[in-house]
Amino acid sequence: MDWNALSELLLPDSQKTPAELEAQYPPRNLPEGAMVTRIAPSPTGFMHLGNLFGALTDERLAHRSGGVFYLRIEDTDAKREVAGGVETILSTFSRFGLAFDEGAGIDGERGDYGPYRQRQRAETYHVFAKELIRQGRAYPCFCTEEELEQMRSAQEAEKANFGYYGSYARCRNLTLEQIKEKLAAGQPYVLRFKSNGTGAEKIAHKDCIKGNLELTANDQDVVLLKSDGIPTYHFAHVVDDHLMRTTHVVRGEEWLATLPIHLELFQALGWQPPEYCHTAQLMKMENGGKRKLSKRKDPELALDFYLSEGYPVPSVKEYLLTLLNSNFEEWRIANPAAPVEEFPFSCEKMSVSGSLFDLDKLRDVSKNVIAAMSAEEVYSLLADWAREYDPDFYALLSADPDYARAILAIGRGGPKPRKDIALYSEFKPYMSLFYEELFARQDGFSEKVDPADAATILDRYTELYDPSLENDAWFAQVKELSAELGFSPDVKAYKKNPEAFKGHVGDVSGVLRVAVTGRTNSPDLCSVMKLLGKERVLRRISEARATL
RNA sequence: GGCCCGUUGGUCAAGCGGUCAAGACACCGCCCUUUCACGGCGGUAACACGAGUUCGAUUCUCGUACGGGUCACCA
Repeated sequence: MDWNALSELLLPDSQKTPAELEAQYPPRNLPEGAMVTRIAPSPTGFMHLGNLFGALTDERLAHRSGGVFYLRIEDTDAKREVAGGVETILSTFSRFGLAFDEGAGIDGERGDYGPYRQRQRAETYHVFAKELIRQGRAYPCFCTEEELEQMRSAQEAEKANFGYYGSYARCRNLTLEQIKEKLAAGQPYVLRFKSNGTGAEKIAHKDCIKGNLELTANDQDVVLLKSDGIPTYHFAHVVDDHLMRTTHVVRGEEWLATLPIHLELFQALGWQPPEYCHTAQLMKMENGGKRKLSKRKDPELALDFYLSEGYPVPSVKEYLLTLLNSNFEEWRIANPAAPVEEFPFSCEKMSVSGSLFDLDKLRDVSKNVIAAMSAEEVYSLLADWAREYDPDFYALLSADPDYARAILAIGRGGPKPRKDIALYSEFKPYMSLFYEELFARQDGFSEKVDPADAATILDRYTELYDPSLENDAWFAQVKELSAELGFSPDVKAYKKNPEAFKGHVGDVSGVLRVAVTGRTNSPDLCSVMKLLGKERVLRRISEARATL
C-alpha cells in the first residue's frame, strides 16, 4: 500500500504539516506545576450537575496552581446541537461564577490556542489525520450501517467481542485500487484508526483520582473522522488537548472505558498524554438502590432547577465541594468565613466511588450559607432571584427596600443567627406576615388557653400596648400582664407548681403571637410588632379578638 | 456476554496492618428558651461475604456477591 498516495487521495486539501501546527501552538509559558484544564461541553442546550461538578474541579485545579482554565465547545455532533446551546453554556457557567481564562465566548473568543469550537478546527484535525494515514495508522472504511449491524450480530453469535477490530476490520486490507474504485463510485466512508492491539495486552495507568489502574489495551479501529470529515470525540480530544497544551483532563468515569483508545492515539501521534482525572458519578437513591442521576427522571440534575428553586449559587458550590473533596467540610468548620478559593483543593481527596446527591444535606449547607449573609446581602440576592422567578414578590420587596431589609435583619447577624431558610423561595412564606398582600392566618389560638382568658389577654394588651418599648421592657410588660391575669411570669415556677396558675408567660405571648402574626411560630415578636407598626398591630389584634 | 471501576452507619465520609472504627447530614432524647430557629450535651447506627498473607486485618492478595460504567459515523 502506498500510504502517501492514499493520504493525498483522501485529504488533498490539507497542506499544513504537523510541525507547523506544533509551532502555532507552542508549549505554554507557565510556572512549574501550573495546571491547564478545560471544560468541554456539547451545546445540547442542557446543563446539568455533572457539568458543574467537573467544571468546579477544573477551575479549582487550574486556579489553585496558577494555571489556565479554558472553555472549549465540543460541537462535533451536529445532530445533538441545539440553537442557543452555546449561550446556555456560557450563561450557566457565568451565573455559577466560573471564570474562564480563555476559550469560546459569545462575541468572539479569548486566547492564543483557538479556535475553541471544534467545528472550526476541521483543518487542524485533517492535518493529523493525514499524517496518520501516511504512517499507515489510519485507513478509509466503506462499511455501511447495515454491514456493521450484521457484523455485530455475527459477533454476538460467535460470543466474540463487539466492535471493529482485528479480522473483523475488513476495510483494513483494501488495496489502493479498491479504494479508488469506491471513491469514484461515490461511496461514503469514514476514516478509521488502525490499532496495533490484539485485545490481550494489559497496560498500567495511573489516574489522578482513581490511582493505579490495570486496563486492557485498545484493539478497536475507532472512527477518527466521520463521513462528513468531522472528527469523533476520541480524535478531537487527543488533538485538541495536545495542541491546547492541556495538562489535566477532568472528565466523568464513563470515559474510563475509552481511555485505552486515547492512550493509543497519543502514542501513535508521538505525544505525551495529559494526566487524567476520572471523577465518580453522581448517583441518586431510588427504591433501595443507587443509580446514576438521569436527565429524564430527575429534575434536580438540571442546573436550572437550583436557580429556579432558589438555591443560592454559593450553597450549590459549597455542597458540591463537600462531595468533591472529602475534607472540605472539616476545613469549612475550621474556617467558617474564609472564601472557598482558600480551600486547598486536591485530586487525592476526591472520592473514587459514586456519591448520592443528597438534597437534605444541600439544604443544611444552604441554611448556613444564608445565615452567614448580612441582611443587605440577602436582600439583594433575594431581589435578584424574585425579579426573575417571582415577579409579584419582587414588586413587594422593591416597593420598600428598607422595610424588606429590616424584616430580613430580624435574628440575623448575631452569634446565633436564625438558620431556618435554605432557599430564596422560602422567604416569601416566611415574610408573608409582614405584607398585607400576603398575610393569611395559618394557626388558631392554642387550646391550652381558655378562650375567655385569651380574649382578656387581648383586651388588656390593647390597653397596655406601647409601640415604643424595646425588647426587654416589652417582655417585662408581658410578664406583668401574665401575673395580673393568673399566668406565671416565670416558666420554671409554673412547671414546679402548674396547679397554681392558668398557664405561663409563654402561653400569654403565644396568644399575642397568634393574634398579631397568625401563626404559632414566628420571628421575635417584639421586632415583628415594631415593624408592623401600631395601627396594623391593633387591627390584627382586634380581628383575632373577634374570632373568640 | 466481554472489558473496566467500585463496596465503612439511612446518606456523605475519615481511616491507609494494632483506633473504644473520626466527623457532618438525617433521626431520637435531654438542656437552654416567651414560639420557632439557633446553640449545648447525649443516643441509635457501619467495615458486603468467604478464603488466604500476618503475631494481628476495615486496611494487603485472591475468589464470590452486589452496585456502577462501557462496548456508535454521541459526547
